Amino acid sequence: MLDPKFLRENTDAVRKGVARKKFQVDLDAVLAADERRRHAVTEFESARAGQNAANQAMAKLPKGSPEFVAKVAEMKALSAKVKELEKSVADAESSWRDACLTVPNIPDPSVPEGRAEADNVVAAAWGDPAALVSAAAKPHWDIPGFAKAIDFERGVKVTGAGFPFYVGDMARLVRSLVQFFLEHAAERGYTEVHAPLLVNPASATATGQLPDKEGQMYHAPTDDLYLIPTAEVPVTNFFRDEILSAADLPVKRCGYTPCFRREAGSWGAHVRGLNRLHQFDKVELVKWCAPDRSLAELESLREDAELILRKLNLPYRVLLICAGDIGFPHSKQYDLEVWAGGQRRWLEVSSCSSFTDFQARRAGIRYRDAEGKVHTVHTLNGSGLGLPRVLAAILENNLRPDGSVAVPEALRRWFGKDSLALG
RNA sequence: GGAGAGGUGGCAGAGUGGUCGAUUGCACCUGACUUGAAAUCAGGCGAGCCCGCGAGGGUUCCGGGGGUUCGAAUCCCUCCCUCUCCGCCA
Repeated sequence: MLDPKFLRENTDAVRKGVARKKFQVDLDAVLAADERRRHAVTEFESARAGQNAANQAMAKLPKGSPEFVAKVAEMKALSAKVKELEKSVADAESSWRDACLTVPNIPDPSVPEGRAEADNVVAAAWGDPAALVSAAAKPHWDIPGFAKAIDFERGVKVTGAGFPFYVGDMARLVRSLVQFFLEHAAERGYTEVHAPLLVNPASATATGQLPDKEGQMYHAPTDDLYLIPTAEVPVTNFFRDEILSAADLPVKRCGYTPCFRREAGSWGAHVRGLNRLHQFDKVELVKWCAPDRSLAELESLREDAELILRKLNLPYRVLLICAGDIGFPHSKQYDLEVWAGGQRRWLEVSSCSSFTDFQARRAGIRYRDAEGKVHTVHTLNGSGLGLPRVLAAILENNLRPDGSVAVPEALRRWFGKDSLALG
C-alpha cells in the first residue's frame, strides 16, 4: 500500500510509475474515495465532539433531575445521528482501503523501461555457461538413476504431483544444501529463525498473499490457516504491528522452510523434474531498514545471494527486472538465474527485491528515529536460495562420464563425500 | 477436549457506568544539583486518523468483533489468546 498522503500530493508521479509498470489503475477513483473518507471523518468527529461535550455536562447534573431527563431526551437524537455518521465513516474507510489495495508500488527510477520478460537487463554474469555445453550433458530427469534418487512416482502415490521423495544420498545432499545456505547467511550477518509453516489470514494479508494470490496457497479451512508459499510470510510478519528502534536497523533475518505452492495453471513444457514443485525447500533472506538505505541494502542482498552460487561454482546471471515485468508490491527487483547445462537454459533461483515502504505499511512495521518520530520501515527479501533448481544445476553441470555427480567443494563438509552416485 | 481464572500504555499493575487515554511504580528522555557518575529533585514520556501554513485543536484505540446506554476500560453476546487443574497425546 502506498502512503495515502504521498499519493495525494504526488499523483502525477504515481500515475507515471503505475504506467511504467503497465498496470491499469483508476487513480482518480482512489483519490475520490480518499476525499469521501476524509469528509466523512470530519463530519463524524465534529458531531462526536458535540456529544462528548454534552455528556460531560450531563455528568455534573443530578441524575433524575428534570434538566437531566430533558437532556437525555435531547441527546437521543444526537446519539442516533452520531451512530449513523460513524457507520458512514466505516463504509467510506473500507471502500477507500479496498481502492488503495489496487494501487501497485511504483518502480524505483533506476528500474529500466520495458514491457515484459524480454526487456529485462542483464546486470551481471559470472562463470562460463559455454564450457558446460556438451553432447553428454542431459536434463537432470534423464540422468540414469534419477527416478530412484528423486522419486516422483512414490510422491504421486503418497500425495500428488510435485511432491517428490528424495532418497538416500540425494536426501543427504538436500540437507547439505540447506546447511550450507544457512551457514552462508549466518556469515553474512543474518540471524536465523525457524518459523511456523502455517500462518493466519492476517499474516498472509500483511505480506500481500491475500487477497490477490489466495489461489496459490494451500489452505486448511478447519483452522483457517494457510501453508506458507515462502518463508517471507512468517519471517516478515515477525515484526507486524511493531515499532523497531532506529539503532537496530538494518535487521537481517534468514529462515529455512519448505514452501508450498499450488501453482494452479502454471504447468507446461518447461516445468519438468525439479523445475517446478508444489513443495520445495528454500532459505529466505529478509531485511528491515531505514528508507534511505534500501537501495544499498538491495545491492548487498543481491551480493549475499550471488556469493552462494560462486561458492558452488555454478555459472549465473543477474537480471535487473524491467518496469513492466516487476511485481505489484516491488520497487526494484533482481533475479538470479543459474545455468543448467543439461537443459541449456537459465533457471531462476533467487529473486531479490526492495518493497520500499509498500509492504511495511500494510504490515504496520515502523521504526522510531533518533528524535522519537515514527516512520514506516523499508523491507527487502530475497531467496538464498531456492533449493531444487540449484540441485538441478548441480546434477546437470557436475555430471561425470561414469554417471556420478561431483559434489561442490562447499558442500562436502556436510555431505561427507565428494561424489554422489545416483541409482 | 472439559472446568476455572484472566487479557489495561515498553514492563509491572490500579481502575466495575459519567470530567478516564486512563492512578501508581519501573524503564526511558530533558533539565537542576555534581569535577563526573550515582542518589535526589523538577518536567516530559503510546499509536492511528481528521482539521490547520503553523502554533495547535479534535477524534479513535483498555485482546478482536457486535450489542445495551444520553454516556462503556467498566454491563451483555461472541470469537481469539494466556494461565491453573483434569483428560488425551508426540
